[in-house]
Amino acid sequence: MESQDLRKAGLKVTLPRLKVLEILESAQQRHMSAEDVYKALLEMGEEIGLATVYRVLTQFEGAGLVSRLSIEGGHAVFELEDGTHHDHLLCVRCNQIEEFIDEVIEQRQRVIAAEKGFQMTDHSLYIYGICRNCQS
Amino acid sequence: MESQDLRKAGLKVTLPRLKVLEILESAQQRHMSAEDVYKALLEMGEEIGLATVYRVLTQFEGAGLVSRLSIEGGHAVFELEDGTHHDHLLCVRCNQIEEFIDEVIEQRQRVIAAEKGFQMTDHSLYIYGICRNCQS
DNA sequence: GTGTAAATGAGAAAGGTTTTCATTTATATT
DNA sequence: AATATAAATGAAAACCTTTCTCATTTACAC
Ligand SMILES: [Mn+2]
Ligand SMILES: [Mn+2]
Ligand SMILES: [Zn+2]
Ligand SMILES: [Zn+2]
Repeated sequence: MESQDLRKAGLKVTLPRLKVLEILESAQQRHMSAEDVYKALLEMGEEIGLATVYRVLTQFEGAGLVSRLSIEGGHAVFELEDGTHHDHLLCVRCNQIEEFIDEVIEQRQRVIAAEKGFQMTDHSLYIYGICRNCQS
Repeated sequence: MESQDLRKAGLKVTLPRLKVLEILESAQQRHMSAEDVYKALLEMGEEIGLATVYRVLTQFEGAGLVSRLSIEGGHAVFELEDGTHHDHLLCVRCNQIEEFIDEVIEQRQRVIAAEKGFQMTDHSLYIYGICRNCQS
């Protein structure tokens, strides 16, 4: 029951919030922009404002329900938070996104932050390239 | 002689271009936004349009004279290109930027891209944190 | 010096995201 | 079940960084 997820996050259970959650859970693509979510809802026949989609996604991010990717140049992309940190590979041709986890890199980042006297709060790593499909 | 740098890059030697180069070379902060450069020029008494600053920085990037950082949420930041690739640590309190090079991370990225069948074109890595000065 | 293509500045436009504000809705209280 | 109230919503305007347009100026080859 998704309503519980919302209540647990301290958010009122409203139709727009349930619908956005539903889209994120059922969409074929795991990584979606606000516009993607908005269009998916319209196609579903839902009446919702784009501003509400942005608001809800931002609230979900604050509540730890989704995480936001800040991709170079483009718009933000959101994905359901699954508790496991991972980084991303992005195809510059077809915009497909793949995920990866690399403990060696994670560890090196901690070491570097420590060496520089930084208390690390976050990091972002994107590898850009041409995916297998898009290589001529 | 900076004029040579411009000619070598196939760019006409114009006053705005020389001035932007001058700012980048003499500024106390190595990493500057277009707005930073623009304000520095105004304070210097130079007449220049913000659009020109953006244009010139983008041309410099194309010519390999500067590189552009795409920082989360904010504006782009530029720095003089020195030929050596490096990544960045950013203080979320004072916005100070530090640089680092880590061959282990570079190598792991290549391996990951290869494993996923990606022909890597670029990557961006930012470590966010609180710098030594900003830790209470 | 002249001619010509390129560069510039001002302001408009773009594009993604946030804000405003009047209206609607969820939830706690009768 | 009806009511009260604070929160959420939608539409449109505003925002903010960056790019574009176009008339004017400039650099550079001749
Ligand atoms: Mn992901
Ligand atoms: Mn740097
Ligand atoms: Zn692709
Ligand atoms: Zn700091």
